[in-house]
Amino acid sequence: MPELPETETIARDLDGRVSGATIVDARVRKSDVLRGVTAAQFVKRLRGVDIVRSWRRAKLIIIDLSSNDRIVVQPRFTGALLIDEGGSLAADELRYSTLQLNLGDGRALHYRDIRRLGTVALMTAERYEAYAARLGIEPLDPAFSGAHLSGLLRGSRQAVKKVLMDQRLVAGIGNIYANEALWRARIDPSRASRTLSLDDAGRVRDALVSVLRESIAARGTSFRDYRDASGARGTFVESLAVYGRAGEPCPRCGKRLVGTHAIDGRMTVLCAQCQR
DNA sequence: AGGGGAACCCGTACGC
DNA sequence: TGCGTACGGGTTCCCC
Repeated sequence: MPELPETETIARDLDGRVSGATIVDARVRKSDVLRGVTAAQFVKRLRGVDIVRSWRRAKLIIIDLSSNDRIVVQPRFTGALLIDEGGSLAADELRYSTLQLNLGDGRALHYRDIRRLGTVALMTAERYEAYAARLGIEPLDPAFSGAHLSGLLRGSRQAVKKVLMDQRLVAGIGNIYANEALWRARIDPSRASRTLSLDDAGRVRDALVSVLRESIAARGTSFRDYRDASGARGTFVESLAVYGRAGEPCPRCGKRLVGTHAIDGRMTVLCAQCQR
């Protein structure tokens, strides 16, 4: 479940390891992950093109190419970008490879996706800009202040957790970090967004920024299938306070954490005693 | 318009 | 043990 910290980790890894490499050939094994291009077009537009840089926006990994195209990867649940240095990856990591880019130096970049709900699009720079214009503010942008978040929250009657996960408003927050940040900020996830005070919004903003930064430092949360570009796990799962811990004691007050699907159909975990 | 629900996909968990 | 089925999960699209 790559959210912001996990996609940031993948993008940084790729940027350090494949920038400057040439794609000599591409192979499509499962074309249903592709968006906006056919398998034949994908191969044709990538062959002979250089990788310029890799970076993150929202939960997307963007690979800039010398051709003015961008590969836009949305890993969803089980997607991963893996670099194979020629036998450096275990066979079961490559078992679910859907796309393979062969690089001029003999390495290969794979898009692995077990359940194939993730997507890979090939967009011109112009089409990417139009797509990205619909995404909300980056939570690690200096402009994402408590006052800014407060303005966003005041515009909705929905549960605050749902608003935090709305990619049109704030980009990159998914179920794990929404749960964690609201616990840190002591806010009940079911509270109507517009009822949060400026002080509440400031605490949520600070909690989001701190939990995202800490998770990036730990190379993300590997709850089930997330892997970095080398096939390794992130370690932030050990630092999660509430996600995946329903029934365990609240790390702050000791009361049993509650798990519910009532808010947005997603698993929400909270402490009913210290989140209000 | 904004919100609700289905579709996408398949490994895993669970029931018989 | 083996088979069948329900489930999950972010985003997009359709419909009301």
